[in-house]
Amino acid sequence: MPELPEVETVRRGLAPVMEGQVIAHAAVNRPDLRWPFPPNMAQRLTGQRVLQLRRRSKYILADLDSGETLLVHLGMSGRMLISGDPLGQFVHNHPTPEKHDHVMLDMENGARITFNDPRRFGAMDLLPTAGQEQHKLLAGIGPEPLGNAFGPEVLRAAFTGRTAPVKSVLLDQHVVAGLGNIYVCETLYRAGIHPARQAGKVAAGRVAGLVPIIREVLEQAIQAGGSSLKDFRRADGELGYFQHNFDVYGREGDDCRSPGCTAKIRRIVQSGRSTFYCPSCQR
DNA sequence: ATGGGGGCCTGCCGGC
DNA sequence: TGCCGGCAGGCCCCCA
Repeated sequence: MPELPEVETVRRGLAPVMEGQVIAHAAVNRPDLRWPFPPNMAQRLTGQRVLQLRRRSKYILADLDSGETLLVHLGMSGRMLISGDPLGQFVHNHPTPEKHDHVMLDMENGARITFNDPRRFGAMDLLPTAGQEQHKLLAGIGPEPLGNAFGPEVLRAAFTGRTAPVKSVLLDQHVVAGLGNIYVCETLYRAGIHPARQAGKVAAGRVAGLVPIIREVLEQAIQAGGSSLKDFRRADGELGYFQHNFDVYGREGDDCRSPGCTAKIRRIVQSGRSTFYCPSCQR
């Protein structure tokens, strides 16, 4: 589910009730998600102060004063919901544990953070804050698309000589961090690039042009609080609304929104995943 | 190295 | 109503 904008939306929602706060109690209701939890995870979380809540790619990272960092990935269906009323502004006051509530963090300020994930493609781990970039899941991830390390030369290098479809290369987290199925489709539509085109055959100017488009799509989606299809909720339980701004994703058979274009949006399957595009606007 | 496919899970929706 | 196939925002791992 969650791509960079959704994860960033969750992080922003959690930060006001988690940063600077002590985890008074952590409850872990099963031994694993996608992978086993680290040994004694509940004990290693309980009593720790959250110094900072960060995001790297699609991971949420909570630095603890124990010198460890809690890493959280939402997978396809993961949510982190706030309950309780620490700041006097949240609706969900009396939570009853629900199915698939796997981990709960009770903060000193009275907020409860519940990690719920029906499909359990999500993950949690604890890693040393120092040298965390060596962690298996973080090592080799490409630059943040909204950061200074990302630019035309990054894509140029990744695209050159590649016969894989441009869509696959943009989905590759080693190339650039945080893009998923939705935002790659939307990016390629705005760029006018056919998703099946071989990456190495995209003209240099169009490759460079992808950079500001990727940033624009992601920034607009963050501004909208992410996209809510089925599962995604912000940390306060509200829906994101960027799904109303999709040009192609999920719009198979609908009219292309480009002025003057009479084509219908198509869906194809690439590497087992749906791709939506306009056959007329994207070449 | 690179590209493609399988698999991990649950839930929902449409068709019969 | 119920069953079945297909589909879903991710990503590791294995194979050719």
